[in-house]
Amino acid sequence: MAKQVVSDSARKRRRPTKQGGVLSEQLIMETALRLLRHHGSAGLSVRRLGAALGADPSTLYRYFRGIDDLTLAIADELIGRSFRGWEPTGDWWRDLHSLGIRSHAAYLDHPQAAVLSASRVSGRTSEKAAVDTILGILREAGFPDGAAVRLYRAFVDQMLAFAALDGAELALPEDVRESDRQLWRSSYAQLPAETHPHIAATAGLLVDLSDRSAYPDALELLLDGARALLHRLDAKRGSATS
Amino acid sequence: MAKQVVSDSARKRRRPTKQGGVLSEQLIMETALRLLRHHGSAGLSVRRLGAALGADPSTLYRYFRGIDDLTLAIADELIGRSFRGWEPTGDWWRDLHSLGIRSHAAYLDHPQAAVLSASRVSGRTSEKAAVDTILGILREAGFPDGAAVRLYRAFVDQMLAFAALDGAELALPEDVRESDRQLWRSSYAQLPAETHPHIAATAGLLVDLSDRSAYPDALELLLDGARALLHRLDAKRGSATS
DNA sequence: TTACACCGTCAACGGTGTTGGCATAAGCTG
DNA sequence: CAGCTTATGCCAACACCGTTGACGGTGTAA
Repeated sequence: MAKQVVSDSARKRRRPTKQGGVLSEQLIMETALRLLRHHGSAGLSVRRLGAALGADPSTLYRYFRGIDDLTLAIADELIGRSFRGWEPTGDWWRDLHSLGIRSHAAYLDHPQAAVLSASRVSGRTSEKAAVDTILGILREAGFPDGAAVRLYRAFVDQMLAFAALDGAELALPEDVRESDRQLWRSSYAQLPAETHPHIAATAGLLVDLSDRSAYPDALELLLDGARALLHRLDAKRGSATS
Repeated sequence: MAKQVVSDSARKRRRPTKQGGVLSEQLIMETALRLLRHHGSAGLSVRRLGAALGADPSTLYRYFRGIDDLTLAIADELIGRSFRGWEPTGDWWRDLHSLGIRSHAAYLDHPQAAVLSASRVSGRTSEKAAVDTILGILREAGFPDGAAVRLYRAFVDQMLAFAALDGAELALPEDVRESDRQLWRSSYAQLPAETHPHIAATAGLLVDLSDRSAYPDALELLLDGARALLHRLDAKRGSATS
């Protein structure tokens, strides 16, 4: 079997597959993303991936230590894509806001991949770069290191968490999503005011909101909370030095 | 096979299992929860659950339509537990904070169930009660209906999203979690300051934080952001009436 | 006591990730 | 161009997984 995984750059002898294709880390990942998009998150398996590549499933173990390793590679690829072409403005609130929206969107571009990989630490290059960028924005905004680190975690994990949540919903079969929506309408939009006064009072608003992701709202609230914290810290610092 | 699932109350003829036990919806769920907690992470499977009950795996299909149905039932139980014994204080910030922490903890008590059910709308009674309670807290705090509804969604989805994210991490096999932790230490704690200055400057803090969930921080930031919004609304209302 | 249908059991199907052994061709060496 | 090494693709197999269909014993009702 695959005694050890060889890094892609160190790979010299590229032997074509029985069906003629030549494998590479890149090709495998792209095929995996295609499979995820087309077949759903349950549709990615070593065997199916092998079939899509025209290669024996076990061959993939020459490139990835296991399916786990593959999902990490996918996650890193998604992180990299979300940072590609992004330019900082110098305004920490706006920069973090746009980064959050972009990353969330990049993950949701492949909802199933988001579900699989959101909770993993890849430790690969794109992830490291992203961590450093976000930490830098916070520290240069004036947050002390302790606060910056905790804010970084809250910011990133919130983005990942919403990506996984929204991704899971997007990944559901269309008929299930439709029936869920219908359930929401029938079950919540007509509750009597006696038992559920607040739902009854806001039923229309609730239904209007039920399609969109709550991430933009949650992101802005979190950043506003961070701004309030920054003001508190500034005030304390000001009174201490005066 | 199980042509149809019979509801537990309608079940009359209880036949003991080959090993002597008598099954019930309740017993199955409790055993499943025990499996999830004790044998821990990836330890819930139909076969293992059957073995733990001293029954043939296929027997479970007389009680649940599938493993999906079982986990949804577990999730419903969890929602109920998280609200049991909770008492409002009248302080909206503290009430939402404690509700968030409690719900998050209740979900994480059984990570796999959290992962599988967080993105689903159950539409059952305890869920409806929760929605009404939270909406009520926000409206009575002084948020106008439009803001209250959006805040409700941001609050609930944030809790669910983090429950799913943290649950996914907890549900990982122990060796994978350990290797992720090790990855943080080896890969992040010793990056050179030239390429990753901000990571290098905060390496110690980052490592310290890598175990804990970021949810408490994210929750407080979100609630602080909501408070800032409330102040803005109050100021506007004050200037309008004066 | 008889009849019925509930429900536990057995066996099997098709799927999954993963591994060890093997053969062959790619590319280095001369 | 010839020969050697070994990287790498392929095959077969293992141990799981969720799920289903057929069967038959047994508790309950009539």
